[in-house]
Amino acid sequence: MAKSEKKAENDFFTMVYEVTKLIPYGRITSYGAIARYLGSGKSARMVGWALNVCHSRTEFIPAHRVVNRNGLLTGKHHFGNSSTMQQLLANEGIIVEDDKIVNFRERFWDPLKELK
DNA sequence: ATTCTGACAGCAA
DNA sequence: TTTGCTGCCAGAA
Repeated sequence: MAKSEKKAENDFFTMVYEVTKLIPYGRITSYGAIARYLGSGKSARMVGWALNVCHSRTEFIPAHRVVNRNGLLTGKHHFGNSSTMQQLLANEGIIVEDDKIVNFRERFWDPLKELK
C-alpha cells in the first residue's frame, strides 16, 4: 500500500538479521562477510548499524555471533554489560580471551561459502 | 540541506 | 608490526 507500510522484507537491515539468525550454534562470522554476502561488500558498517538497532526487533538476534574480522568483540559494550557478549559466546562453547575469539578461523562461518 | 557519528574493512606510511 | 586515514551507507542533530 502506501508508505504507511513498513519497509519490505528485503530491507538491508532485515537481511542482516536473517543471515545472523542463520549462524549455526557455536559458530561466528564477521560484519564484512555478511555485508559481502548481501552484496554491499564495503558497507560492513551498515551491518554493525543494523545490529545496533536489532534491539528494536522483538526477535532475538544472536548478534554475539557477529564480530569484526579480527575476531574481536567490538560490540560487546552494546549488550548492556561488557561481559554479556563474552558470556553468551562461552555458553556456546566459544572461548573468548582478551575480548578476542580463540580459534577464530576455525569457528568462522562464512555465509558466502555456506549459504552459497 | 549540511555535518557528524557509527557493533567495519582495506590500504598506506 | 602498529597506527592512522579513507571509503562505505544510513540515521540523528
